[in-house]
Amino acid sequence: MKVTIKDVAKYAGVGVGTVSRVLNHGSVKETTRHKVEAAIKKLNYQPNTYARGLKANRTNTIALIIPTIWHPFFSEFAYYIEKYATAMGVKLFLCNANHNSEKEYEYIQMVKRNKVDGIIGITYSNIDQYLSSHLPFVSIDRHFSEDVVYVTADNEAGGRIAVQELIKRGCQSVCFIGGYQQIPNETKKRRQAFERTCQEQAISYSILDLEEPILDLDKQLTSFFLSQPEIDGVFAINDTMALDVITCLKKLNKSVPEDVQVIGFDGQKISEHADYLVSSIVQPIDQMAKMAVQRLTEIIDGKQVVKRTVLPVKFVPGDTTLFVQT
Amino acid sequence: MKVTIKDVAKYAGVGVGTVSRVLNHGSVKETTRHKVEAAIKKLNYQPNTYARGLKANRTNTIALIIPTIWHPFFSEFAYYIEKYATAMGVKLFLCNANHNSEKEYEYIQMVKRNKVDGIIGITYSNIDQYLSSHLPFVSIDRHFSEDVVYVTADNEAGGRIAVQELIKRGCQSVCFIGGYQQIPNETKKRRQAFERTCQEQAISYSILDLEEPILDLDKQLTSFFLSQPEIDGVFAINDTMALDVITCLKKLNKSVPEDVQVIGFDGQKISEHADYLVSSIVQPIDQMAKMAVQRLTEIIDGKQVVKRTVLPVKFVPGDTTLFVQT
DNA sequence: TCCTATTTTGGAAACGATTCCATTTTAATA
DNA sequence: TATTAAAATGGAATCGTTTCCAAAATAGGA
Repeated sequence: MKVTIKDVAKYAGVGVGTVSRVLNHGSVKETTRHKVEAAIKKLNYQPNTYARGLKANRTNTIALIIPTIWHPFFSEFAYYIEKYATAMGVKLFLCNANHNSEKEYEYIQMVKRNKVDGIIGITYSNIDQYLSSHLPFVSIDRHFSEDVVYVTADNEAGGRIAVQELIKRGCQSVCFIGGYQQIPNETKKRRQAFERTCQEQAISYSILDLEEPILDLDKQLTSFFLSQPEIDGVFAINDTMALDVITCLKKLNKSVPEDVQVIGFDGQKISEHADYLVSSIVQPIDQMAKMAVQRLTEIIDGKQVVKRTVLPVKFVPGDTTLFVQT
Repeated sequence: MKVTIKDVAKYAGVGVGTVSRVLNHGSVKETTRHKVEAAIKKLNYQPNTYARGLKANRTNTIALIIPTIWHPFFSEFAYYIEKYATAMGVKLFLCNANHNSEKEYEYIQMVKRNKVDGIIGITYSNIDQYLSSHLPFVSIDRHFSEDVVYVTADNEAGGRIAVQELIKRGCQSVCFIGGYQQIPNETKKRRQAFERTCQEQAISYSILDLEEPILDLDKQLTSFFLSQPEIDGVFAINDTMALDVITCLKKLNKSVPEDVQVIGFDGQKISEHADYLVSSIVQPIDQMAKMAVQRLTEIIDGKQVVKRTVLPVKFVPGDTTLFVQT
């Protein structure tokens, strides 16, 4: 029933070594190669991945650890990771960490059991402590420890641009609404750059920093906006938050963008051909994914790797900011 | 550097068989078990998956083939598949088929190379022909050939309910807008049930069947609605289409739901805690995923399997239909 | 044609686990 | 204590590859 390399060898009248050589980097005589290939086709031979993996100690598989695939940003990211991984002949394990560090840990164990060659992770727990050692790992938006290779969008510039765009559109009083993650990561820079730019531009601003886990988001937003009715521009930590803000503002009978303009972050679309959900600082997700796969491959191949990769963002106006002549 | 079972055996002063027995179904004396476990911990031993797979001929890995993860329906589905798979100790390969049958085929080859134990697929090409034979495969929304095990929502009921809900809300002239896939699948029943129910209820109706691939969707929708201004109720093949319809209607200065009410299908949310996007016939995605994993496991374990699993849908009102007293 | 250099080939060893069988240890019974 | 049954254990064989080395085939040169 099951066809092995021995069957092929016997059928072709050669040794197993020869078949193996045909399969891989072969220096085999043309005529024998033909015989072997005929046998492979005839018997419909499929090399056993496990036997291969056992020798080669390489699986051509990577794992993607994300909080949850069920989110436009992560699903887009996963889409591109899969795309570029496949293009390089690498398969992808999907792991929804779900803020469950046990699950993350289990996946790391998997690496050690050599089921995967490396990991790409967007993680908000302290996973990289385990990894900072010597396992192939690329982090997204996060560089907790020194040796971690990471890829990130230019959050710094994003925060600055957001403020500038709001001012350009006539906002007098802006705010930043963030939270969601408590662990230090690159996204914190959005807030920092926002604050610094506001000071530089001398515009009145405030900041709402929500503690994670966020309970009663709607309530907190409502009381914030009620207490600060002068706010006419919002920079939200991400598009999901922006949507929540918009929902809240509508309930308060403020219209977007006429009364309050909102800029998010990420550039979420719910699928490839859809529109952007809100005006947003768009991350180059495609490029980030590409670079992440590339960097990981470099690590796996033992090459010298650039630790920090920062990719540019841009503002894309949508329905939640006013139109301005450029 | 690399710790094998031999190292553990030597360190613990026992034979390799004993270590293996501790690791698996062990009948081992308590004292030796302790010694071995201590050694395992001390040496930080991780069993090599490939060596295991080679003997066991089982990988505890399944593949999920979907058109694209970058879509709320599929990403939610993938989320639950991963959840239930992980709960059963099964890992998940992600494959965006992207209407690329070569990629699908590559995954089938993978099964044969025993890299995965089975496949769950939402596919619009004819992949299940390859699979229907003897490979573990569960199809979603599709049963092209007889032997295919499949899981689906009750699309039939969905189409019926949609019409009833529109009528209940006062619609006088309804339409179905579909297309997107040309290959026979369970979603066709939405259209059939719509049509039949309209006839039964004696309501004026029309149908817009868009040919795939859909070019100029917006244009086609616009001319359809212009030519049929009396339409006040729309049943869209899925929520994505519903969103496109709504966008189009707004451009035509028709307000939703006052002028035209819209019901979609799927029950899409863009993430776990978000609102539904539109009024919709909600599929029990969670349950569908659960059943899919369960059925696949049954097949892999060689059990007798129910071929057809149909799960109930329900209508969830959103902002795109009028409020009615229930 | 013969001898050497090169290419091609066969097959044993190795990868790291599991499993089975023979052997030893332990427990139970008389 | 002696005898036997049961439980625990060690280790060889096995899974299907790849790799390496020695042997065989071929080519080249005189």
